[in-house]
Amino acid sequence: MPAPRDANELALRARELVGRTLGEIAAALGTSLDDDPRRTKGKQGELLERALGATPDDLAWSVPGDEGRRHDFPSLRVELKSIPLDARGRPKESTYVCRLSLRETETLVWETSWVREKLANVLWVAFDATPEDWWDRRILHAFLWAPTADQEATLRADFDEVVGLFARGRAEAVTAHLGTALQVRPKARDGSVRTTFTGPEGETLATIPRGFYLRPSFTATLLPAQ
Amino acid sequence: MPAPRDANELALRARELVGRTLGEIAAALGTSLDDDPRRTKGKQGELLERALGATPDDLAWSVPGDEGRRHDFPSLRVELKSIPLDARGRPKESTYVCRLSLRETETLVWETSWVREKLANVLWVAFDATPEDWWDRRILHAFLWAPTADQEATLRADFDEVVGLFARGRAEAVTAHLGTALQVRPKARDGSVRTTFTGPEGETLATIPRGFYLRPSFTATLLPAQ
DNA sequence: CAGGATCCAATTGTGGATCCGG
DNA sequence: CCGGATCCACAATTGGATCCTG
Repeated sequence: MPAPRDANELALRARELVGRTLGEIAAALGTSLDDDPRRTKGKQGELLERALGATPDDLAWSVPGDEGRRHDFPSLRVELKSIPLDARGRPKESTYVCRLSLRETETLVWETSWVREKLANVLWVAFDATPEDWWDRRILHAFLWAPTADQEATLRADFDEVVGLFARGRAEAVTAHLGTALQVRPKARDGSVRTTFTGPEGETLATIPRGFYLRPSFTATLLPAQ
Repeated sequence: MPAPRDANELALRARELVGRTLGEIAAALGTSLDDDPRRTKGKQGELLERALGATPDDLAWSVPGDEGRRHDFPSLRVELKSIPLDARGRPKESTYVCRLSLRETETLVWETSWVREKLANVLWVAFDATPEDWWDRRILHAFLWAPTADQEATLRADFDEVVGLFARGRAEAVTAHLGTALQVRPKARDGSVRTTFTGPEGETLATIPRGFYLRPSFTATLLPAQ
């Protein structure tokens, strides 16, 4: 599947997936996924990326020096996010945005942050996660989104609170309790991994790797009513 | 303790309780309560009624024909409600308002309903319910409240939804799930008690006795910020 | 490791049941 | 029974842990 040429073509292509199951979409691509739910974390999102012609991960992170900072649709600066819905049509899970990097100063300022850039234009593809088997899960919504002024103000306030704590060396005070829309959670294979960063006094500090996530209560407000 | 002469005197007297424990207030009245929390349901509220000179229940319900419809402070048309707060200062429990009577038509219309009259003027007395022992619980807030236009519109919408279901004979559809601020819950010693009322076709129907309650999320918005 | 996310034990919320005294 | 409410088992939420691939 070639990359879409513009946002209109992308949105059109995404809307064609609405009503289809992940099984049908996989079959059309001549592929499949593992049957065990615990072994398919992230696979459903990757399947949708392929179905829409997004840039594969391996191209992204193999470029040295940019920390893999690339959109799913680089020329459109659009990010693709899949979102599982429960029986009431509400998000079941938080949505991963990106890693919280503590090494580069520019990423700690909202205007130049990677999280702001990632959320500036998002193609949301929401599916019914009620069926146990991944191949029976059906796409319910697909739409482009850019934050309203109010939404961006909320995201920024959450971002600033977290970054402010790190800047003051209070990494241990940053928990997933913070943030009304955007929160920070651990992001690593297990709880023992550590990354280092430079503290306010120039000292080297270690903390567990973390990522930014959108709360389900926030993404719920983005979906079409009912 | 004589009844207060006007709302100012009542509010003044209530504010004097702020900072005192229920034990201190009981001692000043020369009384006490049982030590077992399960045997003091409602007793803390009754203690505050006595401390503020409210009309005792027994005067209220012994008057025939009015179903005990009387305020705690009849001449002021003010209701006293005590409200237990958790460690974060938020209400731990819903607040009982009054019984849902299905026998008299005028009580099924918001304007003439007893629930509206009860909530028209409320003296809220909030206490810290963190201590296990009732005598260590301290009064944190005491203030008079009348619903704003917005608040009354919300209460009325919740009321109308419930009453509408009863009017259409759908008593079984009325559960505590309904209502954003005002909800209906069972109100009887046990689940086997039944009351009767006349259905839309003139037939006699039986249902369990119920009462109106305010959700904690609503009463939380009435408290002083933080 | 970074990016695609979901899993799940523990906490929080709450709907229905219950307690006391007069 | 009624008005004063709280109890508590179970449902819903969620913060931290974890899974897979290149």
